[in-house]
Amino acid sequence: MAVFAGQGDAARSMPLLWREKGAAGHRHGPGPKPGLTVDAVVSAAIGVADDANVAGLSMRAVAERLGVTAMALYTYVPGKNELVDLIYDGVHAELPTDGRPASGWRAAVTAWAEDLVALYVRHPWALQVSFARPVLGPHEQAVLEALVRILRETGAGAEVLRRVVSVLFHLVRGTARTIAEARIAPTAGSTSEQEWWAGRAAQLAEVVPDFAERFPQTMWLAGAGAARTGDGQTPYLEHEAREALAVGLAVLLDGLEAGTIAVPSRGR
Amino acid sequence: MAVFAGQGDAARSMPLLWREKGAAGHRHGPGPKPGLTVDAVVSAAIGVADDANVAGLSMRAVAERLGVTAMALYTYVPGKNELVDLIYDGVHAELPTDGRPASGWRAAVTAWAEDLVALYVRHPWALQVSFARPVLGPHEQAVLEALVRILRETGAGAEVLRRVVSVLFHLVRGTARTIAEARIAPTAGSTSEQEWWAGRAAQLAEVVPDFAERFPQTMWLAGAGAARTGDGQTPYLEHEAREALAVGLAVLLDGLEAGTIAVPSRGR
DNA sequence: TACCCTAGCGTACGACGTAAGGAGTTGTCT
DNA sequence: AGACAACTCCTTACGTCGTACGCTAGGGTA
Repeated sequence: MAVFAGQGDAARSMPLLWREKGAAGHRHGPGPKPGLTVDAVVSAAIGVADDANVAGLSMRAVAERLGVTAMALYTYVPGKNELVDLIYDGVHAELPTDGRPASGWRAAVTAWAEDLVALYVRHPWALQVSFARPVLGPHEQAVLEALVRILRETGAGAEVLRRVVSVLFHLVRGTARTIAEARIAPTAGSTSEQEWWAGRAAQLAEVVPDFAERFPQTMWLAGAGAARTGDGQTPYLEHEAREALAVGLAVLLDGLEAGTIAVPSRGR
Repeated sequence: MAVFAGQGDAARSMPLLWREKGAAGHRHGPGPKPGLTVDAVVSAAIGVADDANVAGLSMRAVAERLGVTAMALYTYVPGKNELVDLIYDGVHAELPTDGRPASGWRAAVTAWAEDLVALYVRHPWALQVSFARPVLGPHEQAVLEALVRILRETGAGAEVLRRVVSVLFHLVRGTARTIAEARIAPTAGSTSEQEWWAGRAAQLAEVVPDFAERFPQTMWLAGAGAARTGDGQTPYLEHEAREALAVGLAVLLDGLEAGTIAVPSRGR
């Protein structure tokens, strides 16, 4: 159940993160030819992280996937923390870095957000990683670069856009987290979403019989107008999460378009 | 470096979470008197989590703080996962559950958000916990209840408010995460924020000399108009994070006030 | 008094990250 | 060609983790 915190030593992570992949004719010097590459280790680790739902990323598991002992990995990677930094940046390479053909910046921002949500849903462990760390690697940086490129079309200033960018990342990561939760939860019991929620509700009713009296507002929020069925394909919770993202995006982009986003006076 | 994922078995966590604290004259039956209480274990664990910056929450550490061996804890708590669920809900008890005197719902929502950010900044490990889990415990539930009570003053419907609530949580958690990062990072090197960033920038310049050409938009975003000094008290990054939260709140509450938040047609 | 339920502890097991050092391979230099 | 040095990979081992198991001993109830 242990997970990770992306606490790799930046001084050791960064040369690996920004390593030149193209330089194929790299010096090699004496010694046996390496049987592995950093890329191989990274993609094996991504595979392990994707499979073992959150926790089971261990050096031994990665090594086994490569047919090697755990200690062999330390030839390519300084330690587990740095490996986590590498796989975190690595998955961001899956995103389309350059402008897809979108009509206008609003559509482009929306597409950017949906791509990023999809990425985090594919690799939910990534949402656990970047704690106590700024942007470190090239692929994550490219994601930011692509967003800013889109947003500059609005003509807004850097101070405003910095805030907009922050809010966008919070919305995307929060949404992805909710969706990932919604997907993982029923998987454990292998029941349908409805069954899972019914079981949970029954449990709650037994432990807290007076729930409705103690939390009337929550009852109202959950109950009112909730047909409680998704569109048949997307589970209900996930559908809700995506709607919430749409709302957040809409109000933010409205504000940006209207130019009503305030910048604090400089002397503040 | 291991952290946690809040994967406690709900069937075992929930009776503990919702235990009746008031019932002092609880049955006890034969056997030696319990030397500890669940509350004592929980608050010791919260202390350990606060001290050992993210990682060092171990059963042995909690036990040592209580003058007990690790195995003694298993009398009160089924396992570590469930203990994590307990301390996660436990810290939410620090919040004022009931309406503080705020003039109007906008001020009240803002106060709610700031209180919650402050809570997560005090206990940054809590941001790591709630992965793959919905609201489970009474204190977290009370936080939601308080928010909904405020928002109902707007007269908006449940479908709209569900989305607003989601966005608010994403903003708060994202902001708190950024602030927590900003506080932890320089602590490690024990230098000032400026020095830390200067060091990081030098490192980056050495590893990626062509950064400015590869990421011009990022350079523009970071550079333009950034006096790069906080107000002297609050560090720069934290100041930025709070401004971003303010922007996010403003646009969201503007949208709510204007009634422009769309609800998808029911048949969808 | 007899009983038995239960709190707390000691021991132990398997998994984890990784330090240390040895074995074997391969380039470069004399 | 031969010697050396650099390098990969493995074995072994240490300390820490969560926790299963079984014991001791204390204190209600009968």
